[in-house]
Amino acid sequence: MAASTLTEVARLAGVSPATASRVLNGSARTPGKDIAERVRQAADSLGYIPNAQAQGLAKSSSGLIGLIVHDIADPYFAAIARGVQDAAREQRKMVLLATTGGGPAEEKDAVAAFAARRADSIVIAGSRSCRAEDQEGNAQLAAELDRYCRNGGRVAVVGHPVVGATALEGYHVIEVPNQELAGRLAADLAAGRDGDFVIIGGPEGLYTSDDRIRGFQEGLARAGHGPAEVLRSAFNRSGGYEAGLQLAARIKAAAAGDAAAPKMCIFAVNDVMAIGAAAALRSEGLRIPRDASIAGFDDIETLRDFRPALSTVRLPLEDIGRLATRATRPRPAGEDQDAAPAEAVTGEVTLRRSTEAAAV
Amino acid sequence: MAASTLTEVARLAGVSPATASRVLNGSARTPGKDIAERVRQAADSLGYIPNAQAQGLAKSSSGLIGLIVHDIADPYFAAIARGVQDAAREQRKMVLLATTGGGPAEEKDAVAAFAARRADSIVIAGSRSCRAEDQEGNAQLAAELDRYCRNGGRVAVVGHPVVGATALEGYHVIEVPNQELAGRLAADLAAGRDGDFVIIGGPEGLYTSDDRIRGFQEGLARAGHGPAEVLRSAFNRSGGYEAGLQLAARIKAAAAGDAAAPKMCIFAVNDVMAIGAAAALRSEGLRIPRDASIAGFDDIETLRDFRPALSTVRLPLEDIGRLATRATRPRPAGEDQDAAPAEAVTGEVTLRRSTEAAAV
DNA sequence: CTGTTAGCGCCTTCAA
DNA sequence: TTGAAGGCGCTAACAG
Repeated sequence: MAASTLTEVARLAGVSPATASRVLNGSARTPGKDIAERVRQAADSLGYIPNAQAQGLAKSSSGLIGLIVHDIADPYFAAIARGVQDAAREQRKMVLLATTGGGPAEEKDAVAAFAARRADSIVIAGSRSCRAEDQEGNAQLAAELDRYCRNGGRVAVVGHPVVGATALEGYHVIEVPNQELAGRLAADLAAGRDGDFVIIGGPEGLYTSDDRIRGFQEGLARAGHGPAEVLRSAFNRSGGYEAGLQLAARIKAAAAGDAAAPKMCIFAVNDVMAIGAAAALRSEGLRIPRDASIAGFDDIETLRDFRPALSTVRLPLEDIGRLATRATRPRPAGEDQDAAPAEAVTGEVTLRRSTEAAAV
Repeated sequence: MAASTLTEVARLAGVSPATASRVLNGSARTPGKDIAERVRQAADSLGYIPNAQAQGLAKSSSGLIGLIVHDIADPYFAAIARGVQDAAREQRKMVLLATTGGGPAEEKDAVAAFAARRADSIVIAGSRSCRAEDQEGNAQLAAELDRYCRNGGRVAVVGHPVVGATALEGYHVIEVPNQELAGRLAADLAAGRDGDFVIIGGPEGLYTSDDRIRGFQEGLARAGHGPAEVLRSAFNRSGGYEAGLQLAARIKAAAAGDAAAPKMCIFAVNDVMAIGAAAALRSEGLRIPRDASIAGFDDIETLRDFRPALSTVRLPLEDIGRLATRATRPRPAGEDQDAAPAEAVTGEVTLRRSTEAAAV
């Protein structure tokens, strides 16, 4: 037994399908009160639910927003997803979720799938990469997005433009000032500190990671420090953990040689890596901030109760998701198209206990 | 410029739309090799992407799986979502996300929206409630699900059946042994401990919370302890925090009266609440496990690096999501329908530092 | 204000 | 094996 159709409702109400459509779904004005009521009752008694697929086909629009993330269980993406979801509700749309693991090839597939479903817009979160191995994937992704935009789709990318994508109409980028913020973090950290700085970064070629590294180095330079050494590992907790183990060994060696060795200050390019690194140090018997300072980036909500409290850069993740989604909303006629305010995302350096100078 | 259609591809290839359809989308067998190649090339050069809406309309099925959660940014739901996403990929379907904040009324709306989109199946995660205020919402939700199932939809609910839903064909429940596991946790905790037990629970009427409370009390009873006092607060971090503040005051008062007062053991019905409570104790100058023991439930991944490591019950959240999704998969003809193994979810008591007896 | 007539893009009988 | 025809459920133009 399939769901009942508009035609059935119309028949039961003794009107034409067109009329039924007009009263049940938002047409210009609902027809005669009496008729309207009859139709509504018929619909009710039949438990009528409009077929969104058919509506979409007829109107060529789907009320769908596609969201692409690396991993929905990663709190970074989960927070963005919440914002997207929120903005989608405002627009009375539903969100279609695709998780890609980060590869541009999978992202391209996701875009194609969204295009097939005629998603009204697509939000892409997650770091872009310019690694050689991703070159072809990036090109294909760019092409797919291009086509999607050309067909009237709207796209918002969080953080960094898709490599090779042309600046088409309907293509928005929500810039995240990773570099600048990392610079500010470095400056704040460098103030009155003489120890070595070490950066735990993601794989080379990840823009988010690279931008944060670059910014941090600039910040150090401005503060009169030499560049920090950069350790590369996976862009997740276990990457941080592994790098942390290396650093722990180094810290212990230094302490053995010279008890008054200046304290190392570690900057992990995101909170999750920082937590991993901290866990590694701890597992080696080191204490933070006594034996080393550590800072992250993102200010993941779930991690705020972590002790020692993690110094980091607060990013308004949920807002970012919201902004990205809103950026794809077609401006109501009358609103200045170019006036797209491109609302700037800003973050905030948040110094906490994990980088306190006082040796406990 | 709209996306190109199958008809256009057919015309370009000099064949009929029917033939083009057969080669591009999985029909019984792809027609003549030469023809097939021509069609494929035409499709390629036009950048043809099948219109899933139209396909869905024609086949009356959408390739969509609807997922309902309270809040996608909550790591509990995010973990489940990952499992759902994973299973969806196996089935070559996409997932539609709806977040409801936990109200049955919103859940009902979500189900209706999924039904409108002709989602092939729906997975509902998040605690059911039997509070008076939710009564009407529950009834409507049950009715909506009922209708959805009757129209051929398949549903899986995580944890506890929807109140009032009839056991229809296509309606599955993934049972989570909350009660039993909480009992085991209580037993393990009670072994050789003489202090008071206090439970921080969610609002009365939330099945997940109530089951865990009940199980914990039973476990205590079996271990020869009297029932623990139950504090009710919100089912999230701040609920835990507030309850934690109350308990902190009580602990400090007790310590003031009698320095050797037995240590309080707190069971929060989920990890996030436990973390909140721990933060509250800490903010009041208390230390765990020195001044109080604390345990949670779920074993949220992001919280595993929390110190002191939280004793909890590990739930295979991702598997649960996967299982729920698979449960909704139509059994290939030939597979025994009744043989639905209803793969049992099992958890594991995980004692860590937060409940160690040794006063530090 | 209501009903009629065409599609939206695709799939699926059916006949050739 | 291929093509022609009808319909999936709905909306949007046009008549009445």
